[in-house]
This record gives sequence, C-alpha cells and structure tokens, in this order.
Amino acid sequence: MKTSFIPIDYDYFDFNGRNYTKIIGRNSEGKRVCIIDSCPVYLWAILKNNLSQKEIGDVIKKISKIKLNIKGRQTKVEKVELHNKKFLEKPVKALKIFATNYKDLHDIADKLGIKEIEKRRGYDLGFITHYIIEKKINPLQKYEIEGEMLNNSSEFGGVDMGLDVDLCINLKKAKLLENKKTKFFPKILAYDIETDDLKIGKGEILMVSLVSEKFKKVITWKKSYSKPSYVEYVKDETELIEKFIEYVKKISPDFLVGYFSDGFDLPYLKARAEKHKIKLNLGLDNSQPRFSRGINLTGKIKGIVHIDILKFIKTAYAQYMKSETLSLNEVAKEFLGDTKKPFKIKHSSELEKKDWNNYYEYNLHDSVLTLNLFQKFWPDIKEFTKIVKEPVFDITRYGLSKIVESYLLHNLEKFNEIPEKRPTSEELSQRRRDGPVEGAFVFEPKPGLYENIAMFDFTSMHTSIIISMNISKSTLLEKPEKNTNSIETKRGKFYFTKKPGFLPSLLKEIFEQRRKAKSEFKKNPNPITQAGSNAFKVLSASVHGYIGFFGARYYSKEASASILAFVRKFNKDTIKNIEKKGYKVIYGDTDSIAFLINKNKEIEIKSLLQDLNDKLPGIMELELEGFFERGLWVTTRAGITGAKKKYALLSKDKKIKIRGFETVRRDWCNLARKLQDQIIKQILIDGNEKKSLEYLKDIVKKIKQRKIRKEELIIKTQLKKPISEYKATTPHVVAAKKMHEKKIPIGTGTLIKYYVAEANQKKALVRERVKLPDEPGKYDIKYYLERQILPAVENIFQVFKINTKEIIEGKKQMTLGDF
DNA sequence: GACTGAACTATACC
DNA sequence: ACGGGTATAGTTCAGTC
Repeated sequence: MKTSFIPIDYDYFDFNGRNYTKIIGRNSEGKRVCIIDSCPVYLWAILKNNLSQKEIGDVIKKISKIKLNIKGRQTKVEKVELHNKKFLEKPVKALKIFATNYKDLHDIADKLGIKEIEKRRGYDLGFITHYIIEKKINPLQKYEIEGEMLNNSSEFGGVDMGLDVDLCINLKKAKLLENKKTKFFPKILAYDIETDDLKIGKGEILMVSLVSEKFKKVITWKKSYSKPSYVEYVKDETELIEKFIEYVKKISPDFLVGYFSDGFDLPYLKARAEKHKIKLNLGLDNSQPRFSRGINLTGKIKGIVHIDILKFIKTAYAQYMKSETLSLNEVAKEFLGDTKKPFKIKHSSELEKKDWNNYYEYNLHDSVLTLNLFQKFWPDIKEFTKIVKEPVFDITRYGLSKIVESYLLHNLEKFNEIPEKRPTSEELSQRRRDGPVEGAFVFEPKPGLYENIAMFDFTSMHTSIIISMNISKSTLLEKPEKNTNSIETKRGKFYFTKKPGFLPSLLKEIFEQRRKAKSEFKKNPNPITQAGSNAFKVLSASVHGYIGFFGARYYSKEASASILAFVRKFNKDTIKNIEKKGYKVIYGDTDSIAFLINKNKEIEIKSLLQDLNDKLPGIMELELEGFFERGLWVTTRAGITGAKKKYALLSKDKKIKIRGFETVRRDWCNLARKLQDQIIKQILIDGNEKKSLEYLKDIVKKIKQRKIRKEELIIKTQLKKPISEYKATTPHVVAAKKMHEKKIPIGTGTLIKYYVAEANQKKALVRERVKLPDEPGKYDIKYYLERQILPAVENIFQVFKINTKEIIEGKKQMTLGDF
C-alpha cells in the first residue's frame, strides 16, 4: 500500500511492552490516514575520560545485563553501542543504551550510577519528540509512505478497530516529498458555547455554535418566537451535547478550534456531559477529551487537534499587538476588522423571548470570529510547526522558551550533540537564587521640544550579539584564553571561544532564514510570506530570553550577563562615536540612539551610519529608524530629571509615535488619555503649546461643570492574581470585591473597571471612594483634576515653563466660591 | 494625627 | 514556571515625630 501522507496529530501506545506511534493525518486526496510506527528507544551514558578499552568493555557488559520488572512490564537493555559524540561542544565517548520501553529509560538511568559513567542524558525528551527526531516524520510535511494496510486486524491489539479513519497503515517506508509544496487545506470547525454561569459546569449550556467553511449552526434548547435557519432546536441540554458530538463527528475536522476553549468551552462540555451521565466521545477512537492537570488546563481530543487559538496568539503575537486585552472582541477587531455582535448577556431567566434571536446570532458570530482568526493565523501556526517540528497541538500551546528549546533539540543531531537534561528542582531553586543580571542602558534625556531628529537602532541587537560573539552555555570558556570574545560584567569577565557553537550557529541559520523570509515578503507580500517572516522573527528574538530563563536546558547566567554587557557596550560606544562627529545625542534605550541632525542633510546622516556600520563586528548592524521633525521629552513626576521610556515623535510623513505616556497606558481614565494624546499631537504639529493650553482649559471647565460623561472617567486595572493573595488593598481590589459580591465572575486576568466617587464624609483613601461603573454616584471632581488630568499634562506644559497646577487650582477656587 | 519613605502594584519600553 | 531587565507612577502601609 502506497499513499501520500501529511502528519497532523501524534499519539502513542504500548503493545507487548514496546512503544508505537499512532499518527493521524491526511493524504493528497483528503482521506484521513492513520499510521502506526515505532522507533529505537535509547538513552546516552557519557563515559568518564581516560577509560581503557577493557574498562569500557566491562561497563558495556555490565549494562547489557540490566533487566527491570516495573509498572507491570518487563523492560531490558537490548543493545549497547559505543559512540564518539559531543556534549556541550566537548568530544566525549558515550554509550547508546537501547531499551524496550521509553517510559522505563528513567529507571534504567537510575541503574547507571556507576563510577565509569559521568552523565546520563537523552531520556527526558518525551516519546513523541524522541520519535520525530529519530524517524523524521515531521508534522505538516508531505511524505510518500508505504506499508501494510491494517483492516480491523487484531495486530497491535486491534488499535485500528473503532478508529474512524479511511486508511490505517503499518508504516514500512516514508519518503519526504521535498520539492512539492504541500497544498494542505485542513478542515476546520470552530465552536463556542453560551452558559448561565461562568464557573465550569455550574450553569446550563444554553447553546453551542459550530462554524466551518460551509457550515453554520447553533444548537439550542432555548426557543425563540421564530427560528432562524441556522438554528436547530433540541429537547434539552443532554440532547444539545449529543447533537454537538454528532455534528463534530459528521464534519470530522482536522482542527476543532475555540477561543479560550482550553479553559472554558471544552471543560464545560465535559463537566455537563458528566452531570448528565453521557460520554463526550469526540475522539476518532470514541475517547473523551483529556485534560492536563496544572494551572493552565489543556484539552486534548484523540485524532482531532483541539486548538485554543487564544493561547497561540498570546504567546506568539501579544507582544506585538495594540489591543489592550486579549478578549475575542478586541483581538478580532485588530486582526479581522470585525467585532462581536452587540448583545448584553444576562442570565437566561432574565431574557425575554425576543432577546433569543440576538443571542443566537451573538453565539454564532463568536464562532465565525474564532474561525476567521484561525484562518488568519493558520499560515503562522503552519510555519512554526514546520520550523520547530513539534505537533500542532503543542506548538499552539508552548511558551516561547519551549518553542526555542524544541527547535534546539530537533537540530542537535547535525552537531553530533547529546541533548542536555532538564534542570532538577534543586537546580531550579539555585538558578532562581542567582538573582537578576544587569540589563540594558537607558540614556537620560533632557526634557524639551526638539526639532530635526534622527534615530538609529541596532537590528535584532541581542540576537546579532549572540551570533557575532558566539555566546552560549557551551561556548563559555572555563579559563581566560587568548583570541577569544571576552566581556567584563558585574559577575566577572567572561570568555567565549571563537569556534562556532551549536546554539549561535542555529541562531545564525534562523536569522538568515528570517532575512530571506523578510525580503520574500517585501517582494511578494501575502499572509504566507508574512507568516514565514514572523515565525523566524519570534523564534530568533526569543533566544536571549531563553538563555536567561531559569527553566531552560541551555540556561546560562554568564552567557546572559555577557549578552547584556555587550548590549550596553555597543550602545554606549555608538553614542560616543556619534557625539565625536559633533552631533548631540538626546536619547537612547537599549538598542536605539536619537540625536539632533541640526542643519545636516539626510545624506550626511546616512554616510555617518555607513561609517558606524563599518566598525561593527560580525553580523551586527545599525539601521536608520527614521528622521523626525519634532520630538518631545518630559521630566519625571518628581520634576527634576528627564523621564526615560516616555517620549513622542512626529515623523517626516506626519505620523505620530507616542511611547510610555499615560495615553498609551490602559490604567488611566479615557479623559486623561485622550486629553494628553490631543495635547501631544497639537504641540508636535504646531511646535508650540498655545492651542493645547486652550484645550486643557476647556476640559478643566467641563469637568468642573460635570459635563464629562462618567464613561470617560472609568479606570481600568487588571487583576494579576487571586484577590486573597493581595497584601495591599488597592482601589481595584476593592472594586473586584464589590464585583464578587454582585456575583459578577472575576479572577486572575479580569480587567476591573471603577470610578472614584465623591466622599460623603472625610474619606482620605481612594479605595474608600471606589464605585463600580453602574453604581450610582457623582464622580469626584477634585480627584480627577488632581490625580488624572494634572499628572497627565503637568510635565508636558512644564517644558514651556507653564505651571498647570495654578491653572487647574486657580479656577477650582473660583468654582468652589460659586457654591 | 500629619508626614514620609518603603512596599506593593500595574503597566509600559525595548 | 513555562523569555529577560529597566523604568515610571499611583496607592497603601508602617514608622516617625
């Protein structure tokens, strides 16, 4: 039997004590294919130096005899081979110890505590990762496979019986079809549920929507006066769940996609199914979803990849996004230009018959948005999966460190490297005690309104330093050596060999692929080329964070400290060089430098850039970020020093770039944010403060006359941990408690909204005046003037020597006099 | 009881 | 626990006079 095959979902099972993979995928005809395969299972024992041939022979003999009878199965060492390998770049002699079952490698490693063995490695990768590395059956790549058809046979304990696939093949041969572009259009089904209570399983599921390319359905037992065509009525919640399963099975998607569905929709369905004593048998083998334990639930369905698209967006894109929250509404707005349907959710008992049609539509559209978001990010997910070589299920849930680490693990073989182990819990606590390393340098600006500014920045600074200076855990030298890359840090002077290490080499590969992908995208801008560029960008930008992350296999505080020391050095050196040429540097943060170009022409600045670049080592590169007509820097609140990380620029093409100001912070009320935004824009465009001052006076007047709507004064603050863990009772904690009393569901991550009301008695603390947005009350004019408006504008006008405090307070006294 | 600095908290920048 | 450090700023809390 021969067919094409694109692997999608990976699973494994034991048969006669051995491990077998069960991979579900599709062939070119769109048929669902399952392949059964196995691979050698082994771990590495790194031998001590200077062992004699005889000693090695004796060790091999000893190890070959290891037999274990644990967890109800027999496992043994089946073969031992001697190999010349590398571990952390150093040549080592290592024994490749083959055993029966991957899950027993740990126990075998425990038996290897003998003096000739220095280290034991390679048994903590997970069987699927081990299998993919070993057999190179990579996810989402296209193969031509050969094997025996299994047709409800009893082979492998009848694994294919009751498995809903078109073909089940015992794999014999697989050939990667390299040159053919994989045209793989997966079947996607998005879903979303509506319930009467947000606590998992507590309320009833009122309806569930299912949306795929040519399918739209809302299943509900809550009837309206008229039934839209996409709605299907069922008798009750039990039937709703059964109907849901029926449709999922009928459509049989490759991906079942939800938004926050790991934490809500899927566990909810499971809990309600349990309550009604029915099985949520969504798996291709009729199994129920399985949930991982831990803080973050993840729901796995066998054969169908369950994807919580929120998780992927959060990990890979949140840092580049404008949205203030990751709610479906905001994320859809940013990426799709579409929003949720307006509908105010109430408990079903409070809904009138006429409301239900809107509720159906709302529910349906949430699935539409979820589907569209998946489509939007599918090219990215595909790229990440192909590059990192971990299954889609994991790629969409891994954090950045796991993505980087997986990439490294899947590429060690070409360096003949034995993988490093995960840190033990002792190592983890030690690493946490290491404390932080000194970070980047930020130039203290002199407050003012400047004209004609140029901004340079280093291209992917940390990444290019790692590559150019060959920095990593394994290239760090124990002793000083000549002709090395060295750097002084607070933790001592560190030396790195110039012989390329595997981590900097792999990073260089990613970096070059990113460059290619980026130019590809520029030549031919489309979602596919953009996704390639994005994936390499995110991956390469995360490597420095990975090295400094205490949970990393290739963690190195020395390497991390060195990278940051180089970051400071290159930035400061460049500032000096720019100043030497007679320019005034006004600001810089980590990898950027802003300076005044005075009367010089742009061409002269570009030649300065060229000069600076000529002196930079390796692949390091300084770029022109842009030319700016005007720029505004202010003092800190204390009013003495220039504030770092707070500035605004007006580019030549009249675009405004605002950084750090209250305008861009979501924990300030809209009024203060909008006012500041207007003022900054006006000042940058006009070059003076006159109009802005009038605008400020007008707003102050309006607030005193209570002409500002309360919505403009709502302060939004996120709960970062459970309420009980707060040591200080802050305003937003008080508001959260009020919400809790009102039975509004809250938890870590909830954006708490409140306003500050007038005090009826002498209430000094802000928290005593906190009210929820729909609580009646008058807002506190004094608070908003002094704690929101004034701080937002004070240091801006200070640049023009205008004392805003007098303007605000002076008028206030007059108004108070009126009372 | 008013004042003040430290601690706690959130959020931004790169 | 699931990249990192640097920085600003508000509010509460605890200690001082």
